[in-house]
Amino acid sequence: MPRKESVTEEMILNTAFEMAKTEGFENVTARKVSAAVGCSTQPIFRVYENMEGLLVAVYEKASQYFLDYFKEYDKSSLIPFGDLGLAYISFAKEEKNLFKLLFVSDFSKKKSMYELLNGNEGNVVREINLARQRQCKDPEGLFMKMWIFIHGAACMSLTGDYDLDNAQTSELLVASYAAFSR
Amino acid sequence: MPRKESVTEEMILNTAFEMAKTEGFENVTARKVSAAVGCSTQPIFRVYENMEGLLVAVYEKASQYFLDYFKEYDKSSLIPFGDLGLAYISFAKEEKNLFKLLFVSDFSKKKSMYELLNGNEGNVVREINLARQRQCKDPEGLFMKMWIFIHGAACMSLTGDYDLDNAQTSELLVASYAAFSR
DNA sequence: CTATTAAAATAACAAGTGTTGTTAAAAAGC
DNA sequence: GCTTTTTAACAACACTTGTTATTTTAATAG
Repeated sequence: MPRKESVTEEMILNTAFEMAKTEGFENVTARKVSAAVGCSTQPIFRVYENMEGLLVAVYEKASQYFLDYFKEYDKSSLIPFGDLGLAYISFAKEEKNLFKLLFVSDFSKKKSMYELLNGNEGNVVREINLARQRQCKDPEGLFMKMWIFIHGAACMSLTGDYDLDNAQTSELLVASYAAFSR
Repeated sequence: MPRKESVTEEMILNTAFEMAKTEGFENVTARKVSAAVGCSTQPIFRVYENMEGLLVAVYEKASQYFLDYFKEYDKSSLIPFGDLGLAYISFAKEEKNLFKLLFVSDFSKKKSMYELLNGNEGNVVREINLARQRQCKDPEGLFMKMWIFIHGAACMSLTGDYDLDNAQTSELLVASYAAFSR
């Protein structure tokens, strides 16, 4: 009996996510999403209770997108935190809008930075153990220092105050690791 | 002949600045400012051509406020970039809204980070020279590294991912300086 | 073919935004 | 007291936002 749905949750979420990626999270509005999908605002509120629901879903998708980004990222760094850090800074440069959403905006308080980085695969834990294996006395403290530095570079790239390329960034991270780990 | 003005530019700007400080820059709207001043929206548009004009004035006032904050800040650090860095991180913790406006938001691209820090008194130049006096080979490179680290700590405090107090932060900066400057 | 039933579209509401005529008020000079 | 001139207020316009009531549409069961 019922009419077949023509606008699926997947269509809505994918469209909203794409908009967050290209136009920024603050531009994900009911009307803009529906216009991009090619429907009225109604299907959005059939699938999600309200806009907050859709925005949370977009946030979740973004956090998964970051983990996938890291998973696919070239892992050739010689130091602990090198691959994760390089991917993080690259992500900030390439996906400014998503980076802001996940790690800078007020919305980013949904999950802590540690949660977002660690993911289901224990990305952070793995790197800390790697540092421990290398006879580092305080691997957690080293992670903190390294990550403050890495986060600083990523955030500066957002405002145009950091413009080193990946090779230079890689060298910089090696130098910081050397500096912090002795 | 003319009617005496009852709403001055100073009243408007001070009120708008105070709102940016306490409620966030994004909440500085024509109606909210006028409500806080206790007048209609009209006086705002008599004094400023449009809202953009007022917002730029608020930004300028914020940048001066930061420089004054630093000028008044306790200067007892034993290392170059120590006082400036500590003040910067304290400012981020105490004045989150203004810090975001100046150093994180898209509006922050009005002035570069270097411009904002250096001010009219050459705060950055002075510290770089201090580092040079201490036989540092690459004081500009040292500044870059130190500042990436300092900016990282400040930004992490915004999202609740950094919670060291001033004494701990001070130690951390001394340690970073030692690490980076050899 | 019709009745049922869910989906989608239309349109509206209420609240918010910047902005702008028009009107009222007040002060100074004649 | 009257006119002039500036300031301020009121109200409205045109727009955006989330949300929702109502209507239309389409698919299926009988």
